[in-house]
Amino acid sequence: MEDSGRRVIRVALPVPIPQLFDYKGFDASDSDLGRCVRVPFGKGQKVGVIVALPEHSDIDPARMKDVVHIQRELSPLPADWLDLVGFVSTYYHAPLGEVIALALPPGLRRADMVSAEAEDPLIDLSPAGRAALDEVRRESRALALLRALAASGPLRRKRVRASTHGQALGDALKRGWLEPVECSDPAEIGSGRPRLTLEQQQVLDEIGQVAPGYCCWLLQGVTGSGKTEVYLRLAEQALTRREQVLMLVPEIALTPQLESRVQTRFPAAHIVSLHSAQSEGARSRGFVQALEGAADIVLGTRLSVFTPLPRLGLILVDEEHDASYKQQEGLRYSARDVAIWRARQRKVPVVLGSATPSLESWLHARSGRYRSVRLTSRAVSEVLPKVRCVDTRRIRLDEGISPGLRAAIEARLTRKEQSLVFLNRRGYAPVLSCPACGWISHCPHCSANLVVHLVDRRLRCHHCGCDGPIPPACPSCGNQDIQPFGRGTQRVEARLQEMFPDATVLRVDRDSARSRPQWESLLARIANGEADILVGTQMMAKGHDFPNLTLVGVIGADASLHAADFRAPERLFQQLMQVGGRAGRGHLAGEVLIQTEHPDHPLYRCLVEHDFDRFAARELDERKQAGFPPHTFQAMLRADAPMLEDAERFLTHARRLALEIAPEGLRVFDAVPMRLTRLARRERAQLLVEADQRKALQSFVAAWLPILRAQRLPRDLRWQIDIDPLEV
DNA sequence: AGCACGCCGACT
DNA sequence: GTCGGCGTGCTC
Repeated sequence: MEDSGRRVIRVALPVPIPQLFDYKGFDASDSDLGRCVRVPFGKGQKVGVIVALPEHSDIDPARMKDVVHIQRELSPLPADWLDLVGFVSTYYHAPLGEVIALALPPGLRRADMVSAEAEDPLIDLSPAGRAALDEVRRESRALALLRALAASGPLRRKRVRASTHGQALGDALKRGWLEPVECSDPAEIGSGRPRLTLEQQQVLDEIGQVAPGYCCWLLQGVTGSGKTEVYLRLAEQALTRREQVLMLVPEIALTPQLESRVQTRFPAAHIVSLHSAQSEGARSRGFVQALEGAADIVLGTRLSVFTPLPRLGLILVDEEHDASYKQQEGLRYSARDVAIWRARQRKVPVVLGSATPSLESWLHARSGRYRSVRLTSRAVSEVLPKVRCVDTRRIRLDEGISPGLRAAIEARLTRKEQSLVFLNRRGYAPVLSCPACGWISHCPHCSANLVVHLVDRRLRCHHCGCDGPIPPACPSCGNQDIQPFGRGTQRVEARLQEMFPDATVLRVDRDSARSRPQWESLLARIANGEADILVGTQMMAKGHDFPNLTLVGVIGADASLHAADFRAPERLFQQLMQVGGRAGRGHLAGEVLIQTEHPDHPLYRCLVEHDFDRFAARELDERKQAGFPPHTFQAMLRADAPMLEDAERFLTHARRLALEIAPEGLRVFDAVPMRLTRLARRERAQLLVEADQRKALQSFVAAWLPILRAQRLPRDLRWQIDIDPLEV
């Protein structure tokens, strides 16, 4: 060091440039590594992270600016966090700054003071509060709160606020009846801890027998087999060791109910829940609480895999096969894969749970790279639903509904049980068409059809969201007799209502459950038994239990059977198994009817036999024959521009550049238009690169991308790389 | 990503 | 004569 205390500070800034920036800092020391720092950048200022304090900088000292402020109120981001973002940057070939921009909460970058104190204290009765309970006094809401709290024991403030007595919290505090108490044991158990089934106990024993350190477990358990209870017991063990637990869930919709279940089990534990629908402040607070070690459990969607966790002891990935773990825009990381990397880095166990694991995970479990544990029987209702195919080849369907399905619904109605008709297509009909001239409703911005929504009489594109009124006559020839073709949930709903005029038919799709309150109210109506017949999409498949639902009818599944994407069968199986799992919980036996023209198709046969393993083995075998993942490794270069030829020209050029440096064994395919070529006025094409070894692919892409970044591009052209793409 | 600089068309 | 279009290049 030349002059004392004056150091070069190397900063990663939230800008999408693959460079780090050097600044001069007074009184900076090695202990500032990982600290957030405010620096002048361009015209303004930015907050970044100190990633190194090198002895020298190659930057001209005259050009090097001074740091504005090093944030020392917060703990520095630990070295393993820096390694984590570094890994993501390398593996997904994104500039470190872009990873930081994603991983660091925006609120933390704006206000460079976020205090960790805004945490959620444990609240209990104060001596005055206890005295008040014994006194004879007028009944009040605050008193009711005291009684509830006395019965439950200390609770987190947030939880008190959310309880039925939440309104009285302010009152009780003002009277001095409550006080924060020192954190008791976070592993302390609250209510609702059920006895374990034999299988659950065996799974826990097996996991417990393995030496501490990294181990990736695949917990394969059918819907209702009690995977969550296994997670909770493992979390309990980690909390007992005073370790932090990271629990990933696929979607926001599932977070609140799981959060309350976890908090009920561990009333003293500090739980941070993180998801993208959260305010900046809340996200920053959660992040800081985790960083400072105050949070015991971090529960959240894919973004929470970047939470710093100094005491991390366990990672749980629920529904690990779910595609929403993979970000589908910008930095296309897979939170599941990052979680596994993180577990290995931190030498902690990670448990991947699913009824229908991704074929990647299933293969690893089989090859011994992961360890496999299973829950084969249902904890709640003992029996698995009976799955049958309804052969529709020689049957007249009534708006897609076979007589068999109709009769099954009828039987449920007389027994006062609920039925679900599952159809993965919302709207009334997928297209409006003119029989006279052949006109069809086509989206002006996408290569997709406009879907008929009869409920609000609109034509709507499900890809770009544009919509317009349904024309009274054919826009092309004036024919007044234009017709909706095909079938969506609205149409099935309408027909079912005609078939069963006395039944209450409820449609559950993205249109009827647009907002959170709408969705909640639908769930409540279903739970109250108001609905007799449900018509639903994908939305219905996830999460919620409907104890009175005993029949699931699946219509229109065959479409995905012959889809071009090699992952389509995997997704279909997962979807059907998941939606089938909705049938017959509680004490009632369930039945699943799949309408199909291919009742002998191996996929359906495996489904009928509840045999995921056979399906997976078959599917993997086919993929091996065809040279598809997970037996090979892929990277996809995608480009989009207003004109398809611009996108294609760039990719063709990129391909030529690739061939110049491609090592032996690397396969560079031709540039092709994407399946949905046109989306929101942009035309898209893609170029697939494939290798048998992940390493070979990685080093090739690492060499290729800098060359691509150096190309001068047509003005409106955008491109991105997707490592381990899900859609091919 | 922002935000400058920079060189060519229709306006007070 | 200027206002403004967005192409190009830089940010320690």
